[in-house]
Amino acid sequence: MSPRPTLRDVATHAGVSLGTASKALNKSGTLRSETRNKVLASARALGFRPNDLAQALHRGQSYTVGLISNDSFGRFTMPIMEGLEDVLHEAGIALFMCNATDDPEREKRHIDQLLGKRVDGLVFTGRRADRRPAPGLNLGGLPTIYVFSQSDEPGSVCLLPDDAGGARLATEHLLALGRGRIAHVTGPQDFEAVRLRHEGYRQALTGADRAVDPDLVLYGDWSEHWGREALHRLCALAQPPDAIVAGNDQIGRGLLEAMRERGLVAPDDIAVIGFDNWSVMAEAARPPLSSIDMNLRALGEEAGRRLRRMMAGEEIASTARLPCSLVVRASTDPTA
Amino acid sequence: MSPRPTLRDVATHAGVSLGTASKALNKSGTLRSETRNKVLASARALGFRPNDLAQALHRGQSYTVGLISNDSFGRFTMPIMEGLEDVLHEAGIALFMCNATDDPEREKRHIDQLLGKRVDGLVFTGRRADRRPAPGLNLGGLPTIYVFSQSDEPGSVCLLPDDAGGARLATEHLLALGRGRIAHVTGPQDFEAVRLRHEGYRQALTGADRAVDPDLVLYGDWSEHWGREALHRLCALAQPPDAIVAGNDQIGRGLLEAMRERGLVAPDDIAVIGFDNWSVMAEAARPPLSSIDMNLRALGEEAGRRLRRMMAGEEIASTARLPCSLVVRASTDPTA
DNA sequence: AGGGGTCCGGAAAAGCTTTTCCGTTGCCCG
DNA sequence: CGGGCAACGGAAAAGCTTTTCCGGACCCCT
Repeated sequence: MSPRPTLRDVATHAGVSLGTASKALNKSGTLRSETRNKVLASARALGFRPNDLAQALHRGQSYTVGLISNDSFGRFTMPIMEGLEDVLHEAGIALFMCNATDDPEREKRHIDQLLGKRVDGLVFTGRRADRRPAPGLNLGGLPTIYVFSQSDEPGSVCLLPDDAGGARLATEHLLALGRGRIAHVTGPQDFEAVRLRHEGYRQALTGADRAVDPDLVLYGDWSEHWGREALHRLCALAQPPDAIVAGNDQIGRGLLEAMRERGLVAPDDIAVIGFDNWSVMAEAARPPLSSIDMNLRALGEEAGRRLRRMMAGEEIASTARLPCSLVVRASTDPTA
Repeated sequence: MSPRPTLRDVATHAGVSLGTASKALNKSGTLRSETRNKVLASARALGFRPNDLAQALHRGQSYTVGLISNDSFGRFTMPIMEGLEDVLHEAGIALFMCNATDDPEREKRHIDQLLGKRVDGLVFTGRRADRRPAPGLNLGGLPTIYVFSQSDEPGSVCLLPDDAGGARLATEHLLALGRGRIAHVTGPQDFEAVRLRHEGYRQALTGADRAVDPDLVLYGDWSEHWGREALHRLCALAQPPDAIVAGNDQIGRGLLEAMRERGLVAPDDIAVIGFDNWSVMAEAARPPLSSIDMNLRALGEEAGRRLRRMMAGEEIASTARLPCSLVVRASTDPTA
C-alpha cells in the first residue's frame, strides 16, 4: 500500500463511519469499547498515521516550531537545539531546523518556507551574539525568539549568556587563587561579547580594588595563533601577568602552548582560563584548560519555555541573560 | 491581522471569486491581465502567503524532506546539509533537520513526526559511518537515503566517502615525497572507517612494492592525546618512520605536537598527514596539517540528486562511495 | 405497552487550496 | 440583428481530519 492509509481507510476496514474512527483514535466522543478496539485494531493493522497536514489545517495550529541557524558549524546551535527540543516536546511541539549559514537570501527562503508551513513559533540562533538586522519579512506577530543572537528590532525577545558575568566569574576565580596581575586576551573589539566580557573582567578587578592595566588587555582574533602571539607580547612586558582570562578556548589554548614552549608552567607561572568550554579544545590543551561554560543547553531550554509562554499569548520581557558557570581544569588548579 | 490572510481574503479584497484568485496567483487558467493584477495587488497588500499545509494536502505531496542527524556536534552534518539543501531547493523542496543525538527514542519520535508531516523523503546522517540498525518503523516505501551513515538493511541506499581511496591518496602523497617508512596511527579498529582507511594505506604501499610493517600500524582512540602517545612509541622503535598517515586530524595534530617537543621537524624528519580536513584543527596545528577532505558538501549534493531521482520513482543502486581529495599543507610540504 | 432518557454512531461542516467543469458575457460575422 | 464562438470568471469537488449536531436504538419505568 504505497499511499499511506487515511482515516477513511481505517473506518472502512473497521466497518464504521469516518467520524467514529476519528473519535475512537482520539478517545473523544462516546463509544462502546468494543467499537473503539475494533477501530484501534484496524488502525494498527493498516499502519495508520494521522496526517498532520490535515490536522494542522483543521485546527489552525501546526504544533511546529522552526529554528533558523546561522552557525555554520553547529557548535553553538546543536546544544541549544537539544534543550529547546526537550522542552518543546513536552508540549507536543516538533522542532525543525534550517541552516542559513549567514546568507540573508537563504534565511529569507527558510523563513518563507516555515511561514508557509504555518509554524507556531520561530527561533533564531547565531554563531555570534551580536545584534542583527531583522529579517526583512513580515512575521505577522508570530512568536519569535532570538537565542545566542539578538535582533536590532526594539521589543524583540532575546536570550543570551551573561558574558559579563562569565568573565567576572573567570576573573574572580583567578583572584581567589591569589593572582595579582591578571591579563585579558580576547577577540575583535567589535564583538559585543568581547566588550561585555571585558566589562566583567573590569568589574571583578574593581571589586577587588584593583585597576585595569591597559597593557594587560589585548584584542586580536579568535585563533590559537593569536593566543600564542599574545603570550609572547605579555612576556615581553616589564611586569608579565601571573594569570590570563582568554576570550575563548582557542585563544586560551594558544596561550598555553606558547607557555610550554617558553618553559612556563600553568598554573604555577601563569594561570589561564578560557571561555566557551568547547571540550574538544579545552580538554586537549596541556594542561587541560579551565573555562567558562555558557550553558547553552539550559539556554535552549529556557528559550523553549519562553516560546511556549509566548505561544500561549503571554507577553515576555524583551531580553534576558542566563548565568555562565565555571569549569575548573588543571590550567588554573592542578588538583582538578 | 493576527490570523494570516487566506486566499478567500485575497479574493474578497480583490472582488473576485476564490478560484479566480487562485488562478491569478498560479498563472494558470485564462484571465484578463487586469483581473490578474488586481488579485496580485490584493495579495501583496494583505501579505498573503499560500498555506503549504493545504497545498500539500491537496496534491498529496509536501515538497519537504526530513534530515535526521545523529551527529551531536554537527561537524559532519552541517556541510552535508548545505549541499543537500542547495540541490533540493532547485527542485522547490524544503529541507528540515531533526537532531537525534544517537538516542533511538528521539530518532523514532522524529521519524514519526516527519511521517506525520508527509515528507517526500528522508535522509539519515551520522557522526560515524558504521552500519546502523534500521529505524524500527515502517517507512512504507518512502525514499530514504543514508549519508555518511549506513543501514544494515539490505537494499538501502547509502552514500559514503571513499575512505580507502582517501587513505590511499594520503599514502601515495607521502610515497611521492620519497618517504620509505610510512606509519599509520589511527582510531579504534571496530570503526569500519578505520578498517577501510587501513586497507587504502595497505593498497598504496603494495602498489609501490612495499609491505606493511605491523610495528608501524597503531590503533587507539580519536584524540590528540593518543596522537602524542603514538609518536613517542614510534620514536622508540629501532627504525622510526619518516612519515605518518593519521586516522583523523586530531591524531595528526597530536603527532605534530609531540614531534615539536622532541625537537623533530615536520616534514623534514617526519611528514604527517591527517584525515577529515577539519579546518579548525588542521590549520591551527604547527605546522599546518595536510589532510584528506571527504568533500562532505559534494556528498550532500549527490545525496540530494539521488533522492530526487528516487522521488521520481527511479531505482537507485544501493551504495556508493565518493572520492576524497588531498589538501596539502606544510606538514608534508613546507612550500604549501 | 408507551414515553422519556441514555448511549452510540453517522452525517456534515470547516479549514485552505487547486483544478475541472460550466455558465455568462461580449464580440464578430453573416 | 441574431447566432456562434472565444474569453473570462464562478461554482464545486477533492484532499484528510476533527467536532458538533442529530437521529436511531435500546432500556427502564410507569
